[in-house]
Amino acid sequence: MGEATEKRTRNPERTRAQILEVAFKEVFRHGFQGVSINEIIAKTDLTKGAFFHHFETKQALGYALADETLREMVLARWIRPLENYENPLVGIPEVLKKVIDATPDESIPLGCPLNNLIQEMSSVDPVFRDKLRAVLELWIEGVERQLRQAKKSGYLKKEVDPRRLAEFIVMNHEGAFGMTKIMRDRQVFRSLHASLKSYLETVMAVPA
Amino acid sequence: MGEATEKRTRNPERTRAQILEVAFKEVFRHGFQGVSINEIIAKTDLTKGAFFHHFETKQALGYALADETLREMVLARWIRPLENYENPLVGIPEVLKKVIDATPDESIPLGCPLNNLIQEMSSVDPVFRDKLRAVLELWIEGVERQLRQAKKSGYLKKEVDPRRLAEFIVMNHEGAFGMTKIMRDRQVFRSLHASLKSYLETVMAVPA
DNA sequence: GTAGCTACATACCTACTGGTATGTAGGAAG
DNA sequence: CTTCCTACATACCAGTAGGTATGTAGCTAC
Repeated sequence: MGEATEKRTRNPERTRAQILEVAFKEVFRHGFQGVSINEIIAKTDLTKGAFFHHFETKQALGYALADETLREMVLARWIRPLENYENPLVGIPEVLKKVIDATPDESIPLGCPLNNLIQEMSSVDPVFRDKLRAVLELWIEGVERQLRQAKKSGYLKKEVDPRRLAEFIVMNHEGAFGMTKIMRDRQVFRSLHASLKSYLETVMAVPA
Repeated sequence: MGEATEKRTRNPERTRAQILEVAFKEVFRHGFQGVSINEIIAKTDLTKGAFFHHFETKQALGYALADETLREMVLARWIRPLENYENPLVGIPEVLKKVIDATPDESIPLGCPLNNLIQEMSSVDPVFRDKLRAVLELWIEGVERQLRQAKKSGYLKKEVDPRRLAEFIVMNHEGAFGMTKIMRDRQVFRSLHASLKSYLETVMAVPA
């Protein structure tokens, strides 16, 4: 992708970020075990030397993807948008819908990057699993915090356990992506979204 | 695993079945892309010649696992047990609970074989994806049939769409396994099970 | 200017992968 | 008893994987 053999200026952080970005896309498409370092660097203007300068092993790349890329994605796509809603029980399905609508057609069959890696790697590499779990935990706790707040504000029924509901909601997100991935049909997504929404309505506090 | 070099008696179907059985376990542990044919045959008393006699390629093995092993598992674990219940809305969470309780501790972090393969392979190999989708469709349709019956029998609210609910239920099953897989905690399973159960109660018809 | 560390590029290596070529024993058919 | 196809076993191979050894240009400190 470099225009010519220009005088190569240095920028290690940018280089590392570029590797991570390309690697993320490739892993998203082929899975972690299915992608090769050669493929990744081929989609870069870098070489193997650069790769192994920034990442000790292939595993280390995967760990960085979890610790940095996926963590940031969860915050940007799910946690922070939720904070704009007064009532998270309204916000949750709405954010989900927005993410669905913002997902381009060609990404639908790719599923959710986090879920993909969880299903593929968590039984293969325990370190990888712990890092992915930390990301998932971040997500769950973010939702849980909102639900606690909702309870205080009187939007959520008092008998509902926020942690349990948060787990259920996140699981529904992952499950919806996983299901849509194989069915290759946006309609399935909408169907599952509608089901989740109707469920959330049953746990909303009835106004006195 | 052969006792000695006994006079090797022939049994092609048995040989094929043995390969599929071992392969299933290995794929369950390491993923499809993560498992090697060498590993599979090493856990057998067979050789590479036997493997490639029964399966043209590694892909063909994967396809057979979907078409035969996974298909049969869905029927045996989810569809057929459901038929023993008068009311599927009662049967579904009960069957799920039984499967959970019957799952040994060491299998918990391995997740659901079908879901694992779906997330790993459906964006990698379109043929594999179609075969896995067929299995999932079998599951969904099995649940849907029961729900239609339940509607006729007056167990299910009339305004509920059986197909949509079936998709939601199956997605919840896969999601629950996927979530428990990474959290490594049976309690998460029970939590998700309880949430599903409470949801199903909201769609049950109120007795007149 | 230059010493020296960092950020890469190039070439190379070993292990292992899926797959093949070929040989041979089992067993039903004639 | 032989024929012949099937069901394997054995040996081998080319490609590619992750990883390394080594060289060198950019940049900072002095």
